[in-house]
Amino acid sequence: MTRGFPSTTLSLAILGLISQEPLSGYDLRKTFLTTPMGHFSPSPGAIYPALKKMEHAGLIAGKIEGQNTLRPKRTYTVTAKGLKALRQRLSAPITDSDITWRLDELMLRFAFMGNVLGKRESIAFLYDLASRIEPHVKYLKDHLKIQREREHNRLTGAYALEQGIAKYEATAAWARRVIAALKSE
Amino acid sequence: MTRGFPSTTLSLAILGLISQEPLSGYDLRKTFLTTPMGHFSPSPGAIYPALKKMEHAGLIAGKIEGQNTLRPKRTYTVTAKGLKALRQRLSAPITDSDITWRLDELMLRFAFMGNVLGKRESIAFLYDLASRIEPHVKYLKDHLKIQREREHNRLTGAYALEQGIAKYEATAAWARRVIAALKSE
DNA sequence: AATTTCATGTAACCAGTTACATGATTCA
DNA sequence: TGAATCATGTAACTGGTTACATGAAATT
Repeated sequence: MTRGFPSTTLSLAILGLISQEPLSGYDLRKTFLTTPMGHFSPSPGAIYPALKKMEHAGLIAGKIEGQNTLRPKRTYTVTAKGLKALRQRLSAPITDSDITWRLDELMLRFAFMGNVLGKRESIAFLYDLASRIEPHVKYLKDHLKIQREREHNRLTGAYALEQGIAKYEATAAWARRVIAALKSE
Repeated sequence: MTRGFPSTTLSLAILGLISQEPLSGYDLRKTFLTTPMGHFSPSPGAIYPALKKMEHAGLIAGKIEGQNTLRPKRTYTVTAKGLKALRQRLSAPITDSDITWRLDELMLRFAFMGNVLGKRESIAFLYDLASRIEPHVKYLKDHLKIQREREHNRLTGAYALEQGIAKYEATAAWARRVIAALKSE
């Protein structure tokens, strides 16, 4: 068995970044440290083992620069197999569970989607996203009503839920906006 | 040493919920399964060990119902020490790192704040939150500009960043709204 | 009688964190 | 020459996941 590849959010981020341009572990650390892309730790204890696993799985290939030095620099490039895995992962259907628990990962997927799958699929993704957020917002609003009614944990509890709703509504509105922008590009 | 208590988001959620009313492990599982409060797994492998650790640390105390049955039900109540730990955790100052990496945990803190710290502190928390989000949004917008300029990873990458900005802006707007609502309550 | 719900727990595993270690190169 | 940056790695730990196990009580 190909044993897939460890499909953590970190591995998706790494694969996506390397698919854009060859990068070393240190480059990835710098990216996670200096840019606001998702919630990835620049700790070497996370990145280097992840890179090794993905290389072992044949998704990325490392080129060594300065072979005979003590600490050679490894720059990784995505392989055909890795690109296929990335495409698969980016084109996986959005589930309700993604909406509820992994909105950040959906956004990460979208971030790489333009380059890897193209504009058409990106727009379709946003349509799907927006239309799935709407019923989720409805579900959250129903819960808000219930929570307000039984009203122990009053005051701030219900307001906190409102923030969650506002977050989803902002995301749906953003999706609609981006659909329009992409279409008129 | 009091060895604090494992300050994971899960332990905060458990402590906060138990501070509102006595709950068993199963009650917590049901809450995580059926209500949209944060991202907590209802897996027994997470909850029961966490409860034991917190009981061991003296933050919660379990009362056994049906002692002589094979599987007695344990209902946990918060102790004075636990309440103190909760208060401490809720009243910890907001850091920039919280804004960037742990917005969800800040919301969880706010959810329990009304009951535990009161309205005055909750309002102060929201002021602090909103005023810290604003410079963060500025930072994100600067990065957006940079990203648009060097424009490899074009198309969707920059738009994904926009979603992050929209999320923070929605949260700041929510905070301002709730401040007004709490004040006029 | 069979299924679902109540209810608690453990064992194997795994990803990620923290902290440490190494050493080259560049800059002040 | 000393500090910062480049650059890769490991070891110990830990929190959480998945899957399994047990059995009572209530429901169908």
